[in-house]
Amino acid sequence: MSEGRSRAAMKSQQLDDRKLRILLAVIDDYVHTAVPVGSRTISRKYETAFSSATIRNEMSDLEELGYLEQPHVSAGRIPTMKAYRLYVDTLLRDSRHPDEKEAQAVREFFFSRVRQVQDVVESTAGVLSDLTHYAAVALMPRQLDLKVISLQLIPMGSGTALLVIITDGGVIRNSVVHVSSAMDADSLYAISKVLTNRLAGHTLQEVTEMLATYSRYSGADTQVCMAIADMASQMARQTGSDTIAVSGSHNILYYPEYADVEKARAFLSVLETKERLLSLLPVVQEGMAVRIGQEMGVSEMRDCAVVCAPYRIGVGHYGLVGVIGPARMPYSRVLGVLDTVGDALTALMGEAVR
Amino acid sequence: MSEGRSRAAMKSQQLDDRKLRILLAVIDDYVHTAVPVGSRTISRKYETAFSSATIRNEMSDLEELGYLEQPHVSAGRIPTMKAYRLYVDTLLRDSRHPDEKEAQAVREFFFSRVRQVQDVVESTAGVLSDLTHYAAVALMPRQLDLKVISLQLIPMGSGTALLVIITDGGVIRNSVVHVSSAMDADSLYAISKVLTNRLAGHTLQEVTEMLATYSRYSGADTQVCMAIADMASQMARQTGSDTIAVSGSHNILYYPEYADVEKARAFLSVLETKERLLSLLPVVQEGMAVRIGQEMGVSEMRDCAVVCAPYRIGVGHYGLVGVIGPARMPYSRVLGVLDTVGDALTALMGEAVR
DNA sequence: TGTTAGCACTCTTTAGAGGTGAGTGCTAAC
DNA sequence: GTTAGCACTCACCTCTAAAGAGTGCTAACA
Repeated sequence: MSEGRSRAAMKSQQLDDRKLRILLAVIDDYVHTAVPVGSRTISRKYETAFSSATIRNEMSDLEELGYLEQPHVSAGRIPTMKAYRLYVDTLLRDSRHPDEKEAQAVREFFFSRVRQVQDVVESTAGVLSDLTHYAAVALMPRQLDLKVISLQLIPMGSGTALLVIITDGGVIRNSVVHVSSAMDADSLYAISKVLTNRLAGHTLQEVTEMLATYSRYSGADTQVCMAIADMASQMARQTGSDTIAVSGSHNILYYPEYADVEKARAFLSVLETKERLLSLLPVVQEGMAVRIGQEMGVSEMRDCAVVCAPYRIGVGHYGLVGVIGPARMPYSRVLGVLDTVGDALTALMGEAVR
Repeated sequence: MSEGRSRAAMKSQQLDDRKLRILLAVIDDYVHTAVPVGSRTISRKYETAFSSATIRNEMSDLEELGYLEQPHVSAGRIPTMKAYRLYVDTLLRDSRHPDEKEAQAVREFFFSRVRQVQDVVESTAGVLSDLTHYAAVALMPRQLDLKVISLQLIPMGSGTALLVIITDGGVIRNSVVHVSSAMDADSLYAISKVLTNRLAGHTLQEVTEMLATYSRYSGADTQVCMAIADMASQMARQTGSDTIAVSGSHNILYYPEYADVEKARAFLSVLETKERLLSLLPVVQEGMAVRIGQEMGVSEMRDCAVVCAPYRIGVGHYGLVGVIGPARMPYSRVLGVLDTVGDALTALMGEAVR
């Protein structure tokens, strides 16, 4: 032990090449097996040049340096959060190499599923969880000052029309409203035109207020105005809070660290509560972000990690997609997938908005 | 034992009043506790008039009649699927009594969440799982011959427009299309009008074909026509398969019968696969339907039950909402909730469609 | 004839007691 | 600096024993 300590002290804090290789081997093995890795395994499977005893010494040093830990005295070692952090940091420093073949697959998978402007967020989460086999989240952040671009009433049948409100930032909503049955398509269009002229460029909040004050509006009856005001305020409320979609959260049950139902439940309950889920996600506008273990600040997520990539919605608006799973995660692959999906989303949203 | 058998034979197959009361007590207790019910429990908590020994005799008879079973010789009894079936059948025979106060709460909860025409199905599933704490499904069945009611292009910005297609049956979709940047709102409306006139009343399938043949259409450029054809065919494909939403599937983890991760996973994997999930659901157009255990014909669901209520979409179209959980389920409450939600949905869809 | 008290019996559940094996730390030799 | 060898630790498995819940059966009672 005293030898180990002196060696560690002597050998400096940053790892020499062999230590690093061994550490990476331990991480790699543990990521695949979820079983504490013994010195013999490393010497056999990875670092054939040295005996298990040598590896043992190195692993002992790595433990002292805080990169490995033992569940109990006579078990193999498992990587600490610090080790994952080191690993991820090297990955992040390298330029992305999303394995073009896989990236292509991602894009195909992605575009085959994400079609409706409406539910991009949900589809994306679905795609991501399918691809990674982890829980996936997609976040469309709060957009406070959405401006109305256009507003349209489309006849649906006797006395009803579909109201469509289009805003910048790609947010579109529709809702059924009752109108006087005398209205035909042309008069609805005329009203839509007047309304659009009058309301375009104003925020949803303003629209709500404007319609509430003018009870009657150049030909449109009060009922319609009220319905529109109602919908605008509802949209303002909805877009005023973050839209977040989670998918594949029960993938967690496939990982041995969650063989305990109690743990799985704790994990899932965090994902279920919007506020707690949001608190896990970092803010990113460029590159990728990874939060590991305690970095998330939620005790239930102590041994989890979240990997996130941003996507751009409008000019200054950024959304976020992410994957949540056990800290033992094939980061390289996950980072690649997220990078590709983020890019694809930016492209898609740019097209929808611009 | 010979005594029990002779008594059972003598006392006829249908249960006398006391047997029934005891059986219901066992079901009630088991539904709440998930622990095999002993004779003593019944005599203490429910049927104070008789001693445990008497109850024991009756329970022995009930076992012989197939309504109760013992996990092992010296355990209490648990209800069989036959018992649940009996219980549910009596409930179904009674006129619904959805406890007006709770029904009111359901309606409020329901209408506060279900707003968008688009995602009724998903919202409903969400509401249901929140209310019942079981997994919930909402099904919008395949609608083969959806006819286009209206079709509208709404300007969004330079070179893009939002295409909205409205069909009967309440199905509405929108999608962003590229248009010549020369088009202003009026010309888009003109095109929309021509297209609507020409296409309204035709099925999505027909629309796809029509647009594919006419490469050019009274002023609308080919690009737009192609985009519309593409979207129509996509809608036809989408509505041609059942839309199904699942929510709250991991509620299952809260029930002790799924303390085993393996079982929970099997359950969840059934809900994940659309085909297997659909196979669980009965066809109902009136009243309510309950499938218990083997009745579902899926081995993983051996000890589950599904409770379903229909809702009416259009003239002859029916959707379905349901709750899936362990066979040990407070059927009375669940039936009440589903009944209310089904009615609310019928009302909502009726409004959207008509 | 139905009901009840009593008792032997069964079977699960829990805790504890070896035994096994994987993996370590340390020492001494190379 | 590296390696072989060895004692040691501790999770995990299996086996056993004891406890406890609940039954079936018998015999007595109303």
